[in-house]
Amino acid sequence: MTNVSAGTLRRRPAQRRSVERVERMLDECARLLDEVGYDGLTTKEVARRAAVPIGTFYQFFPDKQGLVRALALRNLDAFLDRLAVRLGEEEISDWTDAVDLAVDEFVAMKRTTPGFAIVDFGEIMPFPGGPPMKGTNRLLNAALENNVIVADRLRVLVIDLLGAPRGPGLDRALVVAVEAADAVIKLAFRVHPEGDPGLIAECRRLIRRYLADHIPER
Amino acid sequence: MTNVSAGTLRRRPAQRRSVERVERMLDECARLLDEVGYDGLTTKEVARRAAVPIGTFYQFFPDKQGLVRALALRNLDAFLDRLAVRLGEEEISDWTDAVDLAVDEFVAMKRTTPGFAIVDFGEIMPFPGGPPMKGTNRLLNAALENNVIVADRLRVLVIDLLGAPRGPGLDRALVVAVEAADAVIKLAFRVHPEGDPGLIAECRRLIRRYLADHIPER
DNA sequence: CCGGCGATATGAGTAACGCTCATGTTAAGC
DNA sequence: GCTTAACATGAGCGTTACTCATATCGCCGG
Repeated sequence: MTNVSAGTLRRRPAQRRSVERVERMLDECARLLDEVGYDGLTTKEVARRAAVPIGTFYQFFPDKQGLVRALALRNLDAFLDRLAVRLGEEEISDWTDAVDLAVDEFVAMKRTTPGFAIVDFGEIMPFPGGPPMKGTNRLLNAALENNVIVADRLRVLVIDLLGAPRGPGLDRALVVAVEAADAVIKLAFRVHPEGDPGLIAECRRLIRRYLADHIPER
Repeated sequence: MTNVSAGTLRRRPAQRRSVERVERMLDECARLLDEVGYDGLTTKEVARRAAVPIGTFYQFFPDKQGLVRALALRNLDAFLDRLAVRLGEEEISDWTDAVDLAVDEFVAMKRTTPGFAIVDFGEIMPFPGGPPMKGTNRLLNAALENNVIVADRLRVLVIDLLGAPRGPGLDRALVVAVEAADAVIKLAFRVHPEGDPGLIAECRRLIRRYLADHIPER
């Protein structure tokens, strides 16, 4: 699907060794993020842990932001893939079940996937060619594109699956819901290392109440 | 009220000139943030624009994060003060009016106050002595403390004012509401430089629907 | 098997950053 | 006027993100 190299890599690795190296660098980036955070992460240390010279690092990644952005994209793909699988597996009788499932999977990945707690889609970085950012912080400019992608695929996965009526109103509502849910889950993980259960429950309620206006009863 | 120097300054300026200098540095920090964002901001440039030698900068601010944190605190105080004034001035018949007023004032400050679009309370920085941050990004650790402060004062300003029943459930709901509203308003400003009106309206609805569960009808 | 060309490899080097520190100057209290 | 603490200053240090000149590798047509 959406590949890591979609706009985030300087050069797409073609040969076998370089593909493995790029993958290793992303893995080490994720682990290092969990240890030291974004500010503490250095490209040199990522390269060192991945056993790749710094020059090679910059052959493929444009800069430090690009590295983290690529990781965020990989995490996004992983989340959506796993969500699609679970939506297919489990019995979904109502759209509220789908909301709960999405929140649950998101929380599960925050707990288990390295780096996901730091760079879920896309707290951290903007995509190149994004909206004009005259006078805005690059750090804050990220979530839009990623969350639109999430909302878009969520619409396909959840709403279309359940036969809800579409329309621009619903599209916008989904973007808002993703944005708000993302923020509250982040809060839950700041309060408690495993995610405060009360806040996670509150997140589900927030989203259900809000979306109830946009999705008719069945 | 809560002063800028509450934990963010290395030394509180006592004499007149140093007080002015600290204020000037915060002003220039805000303007520079609007121009180049957090990553692009350098302590040297802030000092240069404020006509303060770099050594003096570090007499008062512990580091770059501390500078931005101090600005965020100043912005927080400004917001709450202005909100308190408006709550006293205008006719409030319902708690939903208070929610609308808070959102409106927040948006207004994002439009007019330098730096507020970048560091409203407290997207950017954690406070010292915050929660343990083993393995979490410092950049993401911020909102908690600030939003708790906001929720706390909002409770005093809005809820107590209207005689709503208190309790831990309501307290938590307010924190969640502030967190979610913050995220959606940020989204509105990423989409549109003046804040997308549709998304701002959607933010009001999100908060009202959610809080309706926690605040009884009158 | 070879010749050649693009893809990949490499790490010393550069500019710029955050921040310190030793030393000098000013204001306040007695 | 003396003492003490607050304030002022900018050269310099360690570290970072990132570049670039040069060397090597892998692949494919002939």
